[in-house]
Formats: sequence, C-alpha cells, structure tokens
Amino acid sequence: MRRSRQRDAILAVVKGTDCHPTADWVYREARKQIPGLSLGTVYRNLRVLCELGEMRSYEGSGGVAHYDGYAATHHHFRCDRCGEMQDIEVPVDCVMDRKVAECTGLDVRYHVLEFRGLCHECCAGASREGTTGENERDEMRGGTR
Amino acid sequence: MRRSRQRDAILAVVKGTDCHPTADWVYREARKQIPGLSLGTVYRNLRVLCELGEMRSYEGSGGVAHYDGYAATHHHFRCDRCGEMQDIEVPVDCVMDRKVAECTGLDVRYHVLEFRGLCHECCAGASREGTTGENERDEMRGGTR
DNA sequence: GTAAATGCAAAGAATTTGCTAGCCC
DNA sequence: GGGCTAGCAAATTCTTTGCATTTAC
Repeated sequence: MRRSRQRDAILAVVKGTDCHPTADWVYREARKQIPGLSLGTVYRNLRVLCELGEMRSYEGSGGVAHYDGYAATHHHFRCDRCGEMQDIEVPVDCVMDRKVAECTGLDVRYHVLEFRGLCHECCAGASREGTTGENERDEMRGGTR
Repeated sequence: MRRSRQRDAILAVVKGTDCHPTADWVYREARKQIPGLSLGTVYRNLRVLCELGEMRSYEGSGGVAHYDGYAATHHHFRCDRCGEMQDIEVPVDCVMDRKVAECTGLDVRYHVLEFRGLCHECCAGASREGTTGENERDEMRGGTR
C-alpha cells in the first residue's frame, strides 16, 4: 500500500465534506487540485480506501455509489417511488454491530440503515390516484389466490 | 394498473423463492413459464411492483439490484473487501420505523439494514498481509496529519 | 375502443479493466 | 530497480427508453 498525491487528494475530498458524494463528484472536486486526474483512478482509489476502512460506501437510488468519510454518520430515508433520499436523525446503534459480531464471528465494523416508504410528494400522489400500495396489494392478492 | 400474464409470473417468481434474486435471475425463471418474455418487461414490472409495495429491492455489491418478496425478511452482512453477502439472523425492529414516521411525517414502511466489515476469508487474508484496515488507517493518518 | 403493457433493440450510465508509462520506497 | 499507481480508453454490466404491436377491461 503506497501513498500517492492522487490518493491523498481523493481521501481529503471525501473527508472534507458533509454530503455523501458520488464518484463523479469526488472526481470533479479532486480535479481542482490535480487537473490531470483520471476517473478510473478515482474509482480505483475509492474502492481501495473502502477496503482499508478509510471511508464507507453505499448504493443510492439507481445503483449509484455514494461515499462517506464518517464526517457525519447517519441514516437515510429513500422513497420507493421516486428514489429521493433524505437524511434521518436517528442515533446510530453500535451495540447491534457488536451483537452480530459475537453471534457470527464476523469482523463487523458498522452498518448501513435505510428507511423506505413513500416521500411526502409521492404519498400525496399515490392517494390521489387511489393506489396507496396497501390497497393495490390486497386487490392483486385477491385475484391471484 | 392492469393485470398481465407477465406481471403475475414475475411476482410469483419473486414470491416463490427464499433467495434474493436479481432481475436477470427472475428473467430466466419467468421465461420457463413465458418463453417470449423480454428483459425490459421484467425490469419495468419489478420497478412497478416495488412501488406498489408488492416486493422490495436493495442494491447488492456492484450496484446490482436484488428483489425480495418478503418471504423471509431479514438482514444482511456484506464484506467491504470481496462484496460477499450473507444473511444475518437479527430480529427486525419495526418500532424504529414507527418512530421515524412520527418524527418526519413520512410514510415509512420498512427499513433495510446491512452490516458491514470483513468476512471470515477476507479478514484472515487481511491480517496475513498485515493490513487489517485498522492498522493501515493509523499509518496513513500518521503521515497525513 | 382505448389505455396500458409487451417485445425488441438501441441508448445510457456507472463502473471496471488492460496496458503502458511514471513515481514511491 | 521492482512494483504499486496513474492515465487513458475500450469494454462490461446493468438498467432504461422509444416505438410499433398486442392485450386487458
């Protein structure tokens, strides 16, 4: 594991923000410092830095990866309809991690928690259309079973 | 929202398995029943069925979407190094969902919880190489800060 | 009859990979 | 000097979309 200007810059960018940036965002930010930086290098380093425990990654809507330098660990809510994500203020429960580690013998370091459902807009839209999800489900089941 | 042979088949496939299949897996299974089925249709329906609350989706390693027909709701562990996923037996805590719903006013229906760290194999591999993640991190920080 | 769903294929987006050259230790 | 890294670009992989046709209600 060797140092490089690029790797340091990428790590600094991720650690230096409170948002949870995508690879592309990191790329554009880091290029301000290192204009010749290539996107492939960003991907390679993000992956390596995650393996090393320097940062964390999680997939947002559409399978796009986001990265988090632990600056502000928290959870998210994601809409099942439009994919919108928002931050949720719930205390992070590390006890769970330890419990799972004990039961499984795995090296559990943290967890990713994402709440799901419908956002305000989609919820309003759904009930306007008469498809709240719950009703629709019963309807379909009634027909099938 | 109209019924179709294809949609019924896709839903049945996802509900009929305990694994958390990918779109491609669902496609191949459903084609056994409906040979002319197209992949686009599978994607379209998986998305719609998730919006309706019929099933759930989450991104696995590499940003590949997996689907879950609630047959057995549980959590996962995912290795930060090799991406391997395994099921974790921890009781699902719905109280959290209600709490978040109250605080935010969102229509929270469930949550996705994923533990992260290193799997047995990668953990052994990492310590053999002298890079457990923890050590490496200190090393890098020592140099940077 | 009409709107919604399918099939097909092409387009898109994100990420990975192969290869050569350069830089770190 | 040897090997890890970067750059660049091509390749992969997964997913979405446009459009003509078919199907459900």
